[in-house]
Amino acid sequence: MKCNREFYLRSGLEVARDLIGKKLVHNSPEGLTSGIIVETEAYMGAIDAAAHSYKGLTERTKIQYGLGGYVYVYLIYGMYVCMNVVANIEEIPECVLIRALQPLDGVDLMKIRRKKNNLRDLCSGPGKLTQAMGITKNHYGIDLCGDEIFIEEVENFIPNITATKRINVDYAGDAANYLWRFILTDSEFISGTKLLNLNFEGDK
DNA sequence: TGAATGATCAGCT
DNA sequence: GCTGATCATTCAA
Repeated sequence: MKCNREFYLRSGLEVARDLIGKKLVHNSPEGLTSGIIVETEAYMGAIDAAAHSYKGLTERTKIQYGLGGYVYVYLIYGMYVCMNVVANIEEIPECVLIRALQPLDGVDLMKIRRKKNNLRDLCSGPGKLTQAMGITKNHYGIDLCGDEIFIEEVENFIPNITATKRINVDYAGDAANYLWRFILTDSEFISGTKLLNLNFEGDK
């Protein structure tokens, strides 16, 4: 079941939490890729010093001021693309950053796009997953209720969710301490793969 | 730990 | 319109 418009027309925090355990799908010309969302962060507009929309509407953030259920993508550090899901109703600029996926369909295509072979190196970070999924700035404003990029429920899967502090938002003062990052509890596919690999090797 | 790398935005003229 | 600082990251070393 594809998530409908109503799913997105709620608080960014609710959407961020409920996206964990859902399946993100990109039906691209090169092939279909998908993955289970295992890490998200909520960005809450006017009350959130870490949010791009904190300072108001700009050319870049204007999609956040429309209806929920659209894609907000932006270039970060001049070289990587991050994908967000716009949440809530018009005039409330909240969104959810997708930070990591557990690869599902199209793994071979992901390996080619990423030039990596380890399953954990494909989607374990916001810049990595957009590369693996073939998502670019050109997808800015795409409707998630359409057929190219969408999110759907996974049958019979009730995820265990943990809330933590967001990553790399130290500039945001108090907002840096809010528990607005959500992960699939104990998932091996969240960002910060290096640490996980060390633990994995150590366990052997 | 630091380099890569370019759009975005505030603060000017 | 121009300029400089900034940045929701990744990778190699």
